[in-house]
Amino acid sequence: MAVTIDDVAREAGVSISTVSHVINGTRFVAEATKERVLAAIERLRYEPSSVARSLKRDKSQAIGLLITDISNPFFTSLVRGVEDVASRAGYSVILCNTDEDPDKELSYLRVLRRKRVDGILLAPTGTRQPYLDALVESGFPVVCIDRPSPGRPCDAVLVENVAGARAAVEHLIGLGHRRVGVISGLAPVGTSGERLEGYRQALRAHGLVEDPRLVREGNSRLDGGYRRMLELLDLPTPPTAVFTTNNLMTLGALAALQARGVRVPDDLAIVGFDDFEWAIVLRPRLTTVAQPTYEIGETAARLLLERIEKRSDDPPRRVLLPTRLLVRESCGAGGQPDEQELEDVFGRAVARPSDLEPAAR
Amino acid sequence: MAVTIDDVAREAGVSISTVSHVINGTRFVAEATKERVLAAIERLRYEPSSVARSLKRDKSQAIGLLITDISNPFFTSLVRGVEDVASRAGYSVILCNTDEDPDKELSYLRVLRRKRVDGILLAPTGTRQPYLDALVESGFPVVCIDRPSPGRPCDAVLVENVAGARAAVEHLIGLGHRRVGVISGLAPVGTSGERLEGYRQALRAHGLVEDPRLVREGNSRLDGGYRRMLELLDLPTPPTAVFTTNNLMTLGALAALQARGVRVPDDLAIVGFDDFEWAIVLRPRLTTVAQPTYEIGETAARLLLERIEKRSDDPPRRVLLPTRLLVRESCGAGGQPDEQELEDVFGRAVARPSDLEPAAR
DNA sequence: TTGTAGGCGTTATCAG
DNA sequence: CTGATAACGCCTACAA
Repeated sequence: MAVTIDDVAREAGVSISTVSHVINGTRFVAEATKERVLAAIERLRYEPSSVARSLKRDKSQAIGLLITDISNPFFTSLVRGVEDVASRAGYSVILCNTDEDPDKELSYLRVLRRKRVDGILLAPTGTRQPYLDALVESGFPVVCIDRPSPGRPCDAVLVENVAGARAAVEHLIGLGHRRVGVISGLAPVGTSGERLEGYRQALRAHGLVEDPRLVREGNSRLDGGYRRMLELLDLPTPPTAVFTTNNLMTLGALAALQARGVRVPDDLAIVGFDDFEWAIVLRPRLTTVAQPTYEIGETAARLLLERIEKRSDDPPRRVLLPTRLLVRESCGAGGQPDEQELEDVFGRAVARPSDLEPAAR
Repeated sequence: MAVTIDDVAREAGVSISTVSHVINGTRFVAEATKERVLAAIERLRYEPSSVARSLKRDKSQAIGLLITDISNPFFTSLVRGVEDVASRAGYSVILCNTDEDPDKELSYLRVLRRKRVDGILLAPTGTRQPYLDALVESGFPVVCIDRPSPGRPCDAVLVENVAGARAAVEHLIGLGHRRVGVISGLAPVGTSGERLEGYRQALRAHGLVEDPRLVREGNSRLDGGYRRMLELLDLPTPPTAVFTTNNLMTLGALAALQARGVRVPDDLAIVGFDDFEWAIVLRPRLTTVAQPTYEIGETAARLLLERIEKRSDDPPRRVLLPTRLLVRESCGAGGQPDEQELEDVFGRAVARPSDLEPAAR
C-alpha cells in the first residue's frame, strides 16, 4: 500500500511535479511523457493519497452527516438523497447516528472537525450545543435538516410541519370527529412542537377545546406510539380519531389498535405524519402527511456544497418544503382507489396487465 | 479554522512536541505544563487535524462501507450495526451505495483507497472486480457482507441462505402445497442463487418436480415483486403458495395480491425471505425467514477491525449466521398469537396494561 | 516542456 | 522533564 508519487516518478523517469501535473491536468505535459507517466501509474497500481492532498489543499472532499438513526425510514431516504448529490459532486459522506443524544452529537461534531470535513449536515438534537454555535459562528458550512438549529441560526431545510399537521387534523375534523387525540414526539425536538401546534391550530379553527388527556407525548419510536395509543384507548372516553406525529409512532399505534381489536377506521380513525414507501401494503391503507424525504436530503446537500464552494457569507437561508396530505382509508374517507395508487408506484402494469415487462424465464 | 499545534505551543509557551504528547498521552509531562497546554487548547478551540495525523501514521481511522442501497431495510439495519461497533472503536464510516452497479462499485473502491481508509466492508455486486481481487490479494483488509466475494476469497459474513430458503419452502409443502412458486432475485447476486437452490432442495426432498413457469426472476425491488407476482397469478394454473426471496419483492408481491383481490393465505400462501421490524403491523402477519441483520453488520465490522488492528494474514474466515423461520398467518399456519409477539417487541405493556410507563402529561 | 524545493500539520526520533 | 527536527505524500511557486 505504499506506492507514492515518488515511485511513479522514478518508474516513469520524470520528476514528481510532472506526475502531479499529469494526474491533475494542471499544466501542459508532452504527449509522450504523459503516456509514460500513465503507464507507470497503471503498472504500479498507484492511487494518489487524498490524505496528503487534503493536508496540502486544506480540503477533504468529505462531508459529515449527523442524523438521529438511520433505521428510521424518514432518514433512510433522506440519507440516500444526500449521498447521491454528494457523490456526484465528488464528496464522500461520513455517516453518524446521534440517537437524539446531545453527548453523541457533540462527540461526532468533534470527530468531524478533526477530520476536517468540508461541511456538516445535521438533524440537531433539541438541546443547545455551544460547540455547534461556535462552529456556525466561525462561518463553517453547516446545514440543518428536518429541524432548525436550536442555537445560532444557520441554513436549514425544513418542511411545513405546522401546516401539514393542521391539514391532517382539519381533515379529521371535517369528517365529523370531535374528540381527536394526538401522539406527539419528544418535546425537545423542534418538529414535535410544530406538529403539535398544527394540531392545536386545527382545533381552534373549528372551535374545539383541547382536552389535555387526549394529548400524549411519545418517544418518537415504535414502542412510544404503541404505549401512548394504549393509554388513549384506556381513557373513560377515548378519542374517535388520532393523529400521530411520526412514522414509527404511527406503526406502533397501529400495532396497539390491532392488539386491542380496534377496527380502523370504523372504531377509530388515524392519520400519521410522514409517509413511507411500503405503507402501500398496509390495510386499511394509511392516510399520511407525506414529506419529500429524498428531496430534503438533496436540497440540503446542495445548499451545503454551495456554501462550501462559494465560501459565501450570505445570511442563513431557510428552505421550507411542502407536505402533501395523502388521504387513504385509515381516516375513514377513501382517497383514490388502490389501482390508481399502484399504477402511480409501479407504472402501467396494473392498468394493462397485457403489456407487462417480459418474464425473465 | 486554521489553529494548529504551533499556535497552541506558542500560546502555552512550550514546544510542539510537548503539546503533541499532552494530546496523545504519549510521554510524561509535568502537571503544571500539561495544564497550561490544556488551557491553551481550550482557549483556542483547537482540534488536532486527523488529516495530518493520518498522513504521518498511515492510518485514517475510517472504513468504507459499500452496500447496494441504504433504502433497503435489510441494509439499513446492517449499516446501523456497522456504525455502532465502528464508532465505538474510534472509526468513522464512509457510506457508499452501489445500486448493484459494478461501475459504481469500482469507482467507490478507488475513492476509498485514495482516502486511505483502513479497511473496506462490502456487499459485492455479482460481477467479478479485478480491482477488488488485487486489493484482497495485497492483504488489504476487506470483509464481504451478505454475499461472498465473486473473485478472490476474503473474509465474509453470510447467512444460511440455502437452509433458510429450504426451511421456508418445506414449511409450505408441509402445509399441503404442491404448486409452490418462487420469485427470486437478480441472478448475478450470490444470495439469489442460494435461496433458489434452497427452494429446489425442498421440492426435491419432497419428490416434487420443478415447474419452470413457477420460477420467476425479479429485480430484487418492489416493482419486481409486483410484476412477477402478477405473472404468476396470470398463469393458467397459478401456484397455491409463493416464496419471495427478499423483503422488497415480498412487499411488491403483497401489493399485487391486494390489487387483484387475492386473499392471503386462503387463496394463496406466502412466505418471504428477510423479516423487518414493522412487518408486525401487516395483516395477515407475514411469515418470513428472518436474518440477523444488525448482527451481520456488527460481526462484519468486528472482523474487519480485527484484521486492521492485527494485520493478521490468517486465511479468509467465513462466518455463517443462522436464519430463523418466523411462522405467522400469511402462510396459512398461525404461529404464536399476536399478543405474544407484541409483548416480545414492546415488553410487558400488553400483558399488564396496568403498569404502563407513566404518560408524559 | 520539465525540474527543484518549500510547506501543509502531525508524530516520533534524537538530543539535552 | 522538554525541545529541535526530520519525515509522511502531495501541490505549486519559482526556476530552468
